[in-house]
Amino acid sequence: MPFLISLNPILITNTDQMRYPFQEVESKWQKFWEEKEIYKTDLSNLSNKLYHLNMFIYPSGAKLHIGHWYHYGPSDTWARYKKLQGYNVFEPMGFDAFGLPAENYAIKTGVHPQDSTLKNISDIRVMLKRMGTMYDWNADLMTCVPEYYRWNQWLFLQLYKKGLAYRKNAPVNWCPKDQTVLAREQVLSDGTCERCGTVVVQKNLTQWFFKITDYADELLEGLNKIDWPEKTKIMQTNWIGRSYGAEVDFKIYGSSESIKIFTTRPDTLFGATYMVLAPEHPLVDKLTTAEFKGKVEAYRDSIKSMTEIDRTSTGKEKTGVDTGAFAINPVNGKKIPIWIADYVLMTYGTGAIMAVPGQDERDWEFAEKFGLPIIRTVQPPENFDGKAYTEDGPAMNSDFLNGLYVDDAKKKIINWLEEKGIGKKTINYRLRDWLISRQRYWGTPIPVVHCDKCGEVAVPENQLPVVLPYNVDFKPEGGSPLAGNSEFVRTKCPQCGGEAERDVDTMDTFVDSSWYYLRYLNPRYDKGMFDPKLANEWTPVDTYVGGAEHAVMHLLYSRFIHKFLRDIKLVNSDEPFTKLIHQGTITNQGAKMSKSRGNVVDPNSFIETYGADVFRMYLMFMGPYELGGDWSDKGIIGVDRFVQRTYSMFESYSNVAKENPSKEKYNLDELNETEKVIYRKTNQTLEKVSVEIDNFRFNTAVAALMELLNELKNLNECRKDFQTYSLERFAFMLSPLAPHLGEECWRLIGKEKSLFEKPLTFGVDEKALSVDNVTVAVQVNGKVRAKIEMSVNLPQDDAKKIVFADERVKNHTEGKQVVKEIYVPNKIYNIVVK
RNA sequence: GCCGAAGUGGCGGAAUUGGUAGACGCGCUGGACUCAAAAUCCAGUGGGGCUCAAACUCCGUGCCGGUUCGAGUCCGGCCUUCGGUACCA
Repeated sequence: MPFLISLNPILITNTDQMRYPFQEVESKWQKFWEEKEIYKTDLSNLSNKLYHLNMFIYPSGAKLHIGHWYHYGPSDTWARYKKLQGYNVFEPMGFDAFGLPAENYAIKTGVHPQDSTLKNISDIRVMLKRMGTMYDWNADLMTCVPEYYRWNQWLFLQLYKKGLAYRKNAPVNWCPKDQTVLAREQVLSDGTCERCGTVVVQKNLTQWFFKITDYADELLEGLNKIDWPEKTKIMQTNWIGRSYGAEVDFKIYGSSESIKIFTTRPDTLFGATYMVLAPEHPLVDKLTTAEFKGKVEAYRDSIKSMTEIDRTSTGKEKTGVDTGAFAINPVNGKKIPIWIADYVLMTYGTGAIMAVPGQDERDWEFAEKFGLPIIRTVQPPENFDGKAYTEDGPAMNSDFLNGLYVDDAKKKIINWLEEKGIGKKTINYRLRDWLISRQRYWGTPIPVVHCDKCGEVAVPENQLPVVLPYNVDFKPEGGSPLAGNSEFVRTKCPQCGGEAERDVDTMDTFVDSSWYYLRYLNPRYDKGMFDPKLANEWTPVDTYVGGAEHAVMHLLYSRFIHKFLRDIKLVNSDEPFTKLIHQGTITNQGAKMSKSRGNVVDPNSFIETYGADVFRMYLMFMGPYELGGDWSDKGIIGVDRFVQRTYSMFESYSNVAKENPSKEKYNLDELNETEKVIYRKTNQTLEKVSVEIDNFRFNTAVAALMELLNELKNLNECRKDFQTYSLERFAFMLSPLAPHLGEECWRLIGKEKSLFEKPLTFGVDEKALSVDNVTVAVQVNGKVRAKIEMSVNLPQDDAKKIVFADERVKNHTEGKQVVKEIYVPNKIYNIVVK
């Protein structure tokens, strides 16, 4: 007796109205798939291999939310579809288990991050299975165990050896009360700490960096070789921000010091009427004159709590102060004042600029406000009425550059600078080195020891892992929790054996996620980071699915690490992810779902009411996968109806396939009218569904199946073996979208083997796609005036006769002069009249 | 602010390359079934004009302008919303 959701006893007597018993069916097939191990990928079989990867889960809560379902459900549909097509699909799943939220949770509740994380992971694993995904759980991994993170440490050491891991000062958001570093999201919009309300300031700390800038050029050029969304490549290009220009030294008046600046417009050097240093620039203290010291200090104080975004906002009024010092413009020997201003950042270029108000909007605004001189050095066009002129034009007021256009002027001045030894051509990047230190507990300890005698000493490889201790205090204030664990901190120097202290910083979790796709291939491999043989065979990843919010950081870091691993001969490819797909974001009432907003929608109520297949298919049906959208359950009933109708249709044809095997193909001539229509529609749908799923357009794939179902209501007018033909194809197309239901329908018509146990694919009968007649739209002056049925590929002469014989066309053309006729066969016939 | 997207009926959306705007679904309206309701099934459904109805016709893809025989699609300028902005992941 099938399970019934409704408790209404009337339904039991009315078997025709039996609802699809999803709970029974779903658990049945999940059990079946697991027992038969149909998801286990044989990694030794390389023919038709396909590595399909999803960005792994961040287990911040014990539940899957709608966003997870939206990401993983459709992506799994794609993988299942590929499996049916005969690919040997590897689709793993794991847990990005380190990170800040678990630590915040510990501060709030006292639950240790390890305990809450492991609990969340085991809950999530169960729910991922209930979703009907085909992950290979043999490849399951989590980043918070020594077995995984020791290889982060090993990676760190390799980078360190090559000089690509180093320490320097960098500004961070600092809460003076909590004595701790804050993420940008922990700083409220008014610039205060989310925990204690204190105004957050910028503070310099010594931090570990990975030298990603060494790979900047290759990271740019590699973008041409990968099949990624254009917008993502553009964002990475802009993020790296390569610009060509020059470095120029400006002598400081009355001093032996000089200021090095970077400019992309060396051609405008004659228009440099003042200089600006970043307020943090080391020279500021040296060159500020006594009478300006007070103002400079006050200014530095006033911008202490400003973020880079605030500082560089062109919408904000410019601020700055004079240092009282002067520099010498090297091209004309003029004395120009040196200012400091927040719109110049220490982290970009050299932290100093020459200001050319004539050709730069920010400089113009600044000069205007503070009464600094403005000299145009590029001739604006006659009708130009703006302020700074930033476009191309002939140089003016520029001595030996006069008359030259920007490109030529740049070349000439760079030669001049290089000859005189006061400047040179340079390439500058917006990209900064990757700051990997975190003053946090829940992450990978940095494998470095600080020794009074030997200084900074890397932990030898054979002493890895440096295990993250369990016992620490989670106080909201007081810096890194690891610093409070003396057992951890106190150690011996690996070099001299003397007393030493461990580095108490942990690594950015983006380190974990920059190579996990390699570890999946054998998560328990203990001879290295990952099995290099499998890595060479199975990577790059064929398709990678994840949110666009990772467009620059994660996706740039993993490209960098992959290239580094190639350089130390561990992988043989240049790029980690060949094809990239972004699923959209599901919002609720216009906002990202989050606990703090209280707008999280729990998928479980829908799973309980409609089942996993309906929910998953509804998410696909909602709209384009890459777009996401605002959550609404309004249409889910439509998908549920589709599922109910599908199920009852298959029920009413039970065992039809067993008793009446179908033919491979049918000849259109031997079919009756209904069969002909259904045959065409079935094959059109096969074609459509295949193209749509292939391109991650699940919404239109579901719609196509709905259309086919509508057509199949006349299936009873068809002969039995033809019914089999249509139904087995229907179940086949359904099964990647609604895997449990697909399998069940397949079984209902009497198929012995499970679809996913023994994958098979149905090809399209191309002959069924051809049509005899098409509707051609007839336009007069671009407006549709008639729609006429014509035979396919009709020559223009014949089409013309039909078109001009039409009453409606006559009405709009008679008495007028036909100027032009445009005929696009099978589509449109446009007549232009005067 | 900067970088990157998106905006189409009452609603989610479709229109693969510049060629019939609104597929599919929700909702709504009417009908069938029912004592009644729910469920299900059938039909209609962008807005306006004219009309018993049909036919016909005008307007319509965020706003303004442009290119083209033809623009949801291409170009320029805005508006709104979303993602990222380097310690959330």
